[in-house]
Amino acid sequence: MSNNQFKRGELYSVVNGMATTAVARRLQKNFRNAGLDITIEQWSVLYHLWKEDGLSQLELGNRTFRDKASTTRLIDNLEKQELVVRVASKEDRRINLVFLTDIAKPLQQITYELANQTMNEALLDITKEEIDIVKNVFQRVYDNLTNKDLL
Amino acid sequence: MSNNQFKRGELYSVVNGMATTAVARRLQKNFRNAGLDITIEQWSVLYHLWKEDGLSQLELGNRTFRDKASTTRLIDNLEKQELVVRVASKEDRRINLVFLTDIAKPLQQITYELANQTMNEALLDITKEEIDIVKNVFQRVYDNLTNKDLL
DNA sequence: GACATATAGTTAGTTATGCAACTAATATAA
DNA sequence: TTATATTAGTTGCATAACTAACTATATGTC
Repeated sequence: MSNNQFKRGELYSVVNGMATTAVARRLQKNFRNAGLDITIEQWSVLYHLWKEDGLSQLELGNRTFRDKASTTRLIDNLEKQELVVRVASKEDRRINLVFLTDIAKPLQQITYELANQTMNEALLDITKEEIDIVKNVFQRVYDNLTNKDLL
Repeated sequence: MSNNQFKRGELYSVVNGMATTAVARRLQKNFRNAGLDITIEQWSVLYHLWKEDGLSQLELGNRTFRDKASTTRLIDNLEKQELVVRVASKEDRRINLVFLTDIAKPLQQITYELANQTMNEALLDITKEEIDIVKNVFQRVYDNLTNKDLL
């Protein structure tokens, strides 16, 4: 019985991640209130394209922690809303490169503001040190669970 | 610009909650590998019933951070698998009380073990102090976002 | 007692998730 | 160079999420 174990009664609150769920829900609500008709999942894809346009679907899936099937569907929906377009790569025709449209580009500014505002609400009384610890723990937990798959 | 703000480039990793997602996925995988045919969402409901059997759907929704529609469907599926039964309350016939069946009861032991094992994998190198901080931050973030709705 | 309001739960509609099986294109190996 | 394996993406299937509109029961007020 290692000393870094949760008491049973606390297991679920960790697995569920109620805090991150609450943040996501609040951000979604703030998008809606601002008249933005995109889901936070769609936003998570746009977010990475704003940083680097023209990523492949697979790369987008890696960066947003999704499998390729989920990524396909998400991009289907983004394409339906004309926020992105798929362009087959010239070098490797198996690969779809995903590009932002002119409709998507102006959304960056507004959504960043809403995201920052949401984070400020969420992190109202949380210190910089606490945030650093949480981020660090998240990363290590993620590594603990994903590196093992390579062994 | 408050000092407890994430840099833009880090926003998404927080909203996404990649660590908690990874834990959930690993736990789901461990259930499957053990031949258990339940989802972690279903388990989250069973988890609360094992602690206190015969809760109403609404109460189960509160404890698992779900709205009532999601709770309805989840219990539909649990009932389909004969893991729970709905019993109308005698005092108030609007209320469905949810009870574990004899099929669900023996699952408690196995799933708790798998959950503990999963948490041990996830928290391998995380100290008790770090865990306490994360839990505390989660709770405060949750409070920050939900208390406001009451104002 | 009758009418309005609140509450618990269900249903319809849309989006998203994951797994497994599939297609098409590319890379490797005999 | 042909056969085999790998890779990127899609599709089918099942579960789950949220919102909004709905039903049925209970409560509160006049």
